[in-house]
Amino acid sequence: MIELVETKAAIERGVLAKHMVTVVGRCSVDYFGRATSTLPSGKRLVLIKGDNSISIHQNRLVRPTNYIMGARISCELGEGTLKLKAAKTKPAERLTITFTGVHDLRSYEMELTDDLRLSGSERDLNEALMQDLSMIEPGLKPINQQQHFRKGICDIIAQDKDGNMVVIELKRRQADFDSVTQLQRYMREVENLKGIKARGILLAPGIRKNAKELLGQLGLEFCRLDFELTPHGKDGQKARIKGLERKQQTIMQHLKVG
Amino acid sequence: MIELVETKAAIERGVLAKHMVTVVGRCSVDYFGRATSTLPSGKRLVLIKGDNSISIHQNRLVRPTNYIMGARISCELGEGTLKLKAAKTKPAERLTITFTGVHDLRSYEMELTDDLRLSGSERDLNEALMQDLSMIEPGLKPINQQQHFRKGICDIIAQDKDGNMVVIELKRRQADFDSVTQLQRYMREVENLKGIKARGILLAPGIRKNAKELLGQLGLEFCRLDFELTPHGKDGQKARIKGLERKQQTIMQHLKVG
DNA sequence: GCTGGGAGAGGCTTA
DNA sequence: TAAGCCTTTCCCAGC
Repeated sequence: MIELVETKAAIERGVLAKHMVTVVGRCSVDYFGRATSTLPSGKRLVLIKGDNSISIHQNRLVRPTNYIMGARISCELGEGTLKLKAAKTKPAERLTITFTGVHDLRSYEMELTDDLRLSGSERDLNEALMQDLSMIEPGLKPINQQQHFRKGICDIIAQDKDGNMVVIELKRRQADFDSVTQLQRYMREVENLKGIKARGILLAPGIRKNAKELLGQLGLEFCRLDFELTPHGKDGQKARIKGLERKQQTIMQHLKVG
Repeated sequence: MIELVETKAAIERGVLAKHMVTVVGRCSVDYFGRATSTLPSGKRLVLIKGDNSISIHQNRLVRPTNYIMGARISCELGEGTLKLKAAKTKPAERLTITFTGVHDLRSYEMELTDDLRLSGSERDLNEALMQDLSMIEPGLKPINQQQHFRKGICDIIAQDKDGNMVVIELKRRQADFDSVTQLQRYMREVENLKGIKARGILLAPGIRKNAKELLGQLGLEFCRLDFELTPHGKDGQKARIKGLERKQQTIMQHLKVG
């Protein structure tokens, strides 16, 4: 057990130095802002970061039970309690953590830099696909990528061998209702813009049954994208398509990051 | 600095006991699963929880840079390194944290209970609304809520004073494209099911410009919802509707297309 | 620098 | 188990 007075001083020092501070103790939590929540007394880990973000973790799940960002942090001693307060405006938010006992407190000096994450995301897949759209369908030629429309951002626009406009929506995960309606929105935009009919292809590793039904009703097409993620390699290339079969629709994606 | 051998033992003990374990040290991270990502060496906090979830935190932002859930955890000593591995299937995911130095390690006994009380959720709003639908419009009577359709779950179905079916989609935050298309899907379901025309109302604190445009094109209505989040304990009520304002009174009955 | 728009992913709930 | 959907987000582009 650590004295609350001492805890207060340590938190203040840590916050000032932009350290990462961990406090483990018995506390209750009140949050008011975009939602309202009350957390009864319990033992939890409070994580204070160098950018003044605070998160309260219980002993399960990845996401914190409560959190706040970009707030002004202050400490306040009461009758056998220590209140850790964070408040911000726009939008107005208030987080109050009331400690009745602190089991442990640690302060770690740590860089504030944003960790560089080298990842294979939808963007990489998108780029890899743009290298050779003919893998989706022979004769398919790219026209534009990530074109901004008023009703969303379209992944890929292409033209098929017969000169038809083709709108392609790419999903890394199983496609759902939202994916289908997104594609439909882009299609409408393209059709209205150009005054012509367009084809729409949803490209994803899978699609939910009911979503597929909706897709069919809307006259859109689905193309299964069976890709494989591989560990990073060493040449400067980010993503490379190894192959795709129209029947089995298999794309092997190799991610290589320098 | 803590010896890696000692770290390994402590992590294994902590995981077994379902403690919350924190490890602060220099590490690199490789993740393979929903995406593929590599995090270069850096000082970070690794949080291991009693449900076997692992998250890696940098000194900024609430969200962890990497995480995994429901995985099998193991430790492995190498040449001057300690590898903390987590792997799971369905879907296949692998997370490997390679420590080259450990500054601190803590293990805290902590309950696994989940005790957050959140109020002001959409569910609360829904309940508050169902108490008196006439707030939306005089003479509106509830028929059903959370009705399951083939293409989604409809928040509220009601009947207006003229006997028209009214489909209501409720959002606790600014409505967007998805909100509009959701409402549209439910409308179609209702209309196909009953073979009649229905009205559709989107109920939200606000609506995005483009989403509103789409709403208008589809002949749907928007109703601004002004609500207040109430603190806990007050007669069990979690949300209170302050007011409802019809932005545009659009009666679409005469727009029926045969 | 702030703000609005859009897409994303964890986690809950019900069938 | 799967499907549907909600959310205290986060990024990015435009002002």
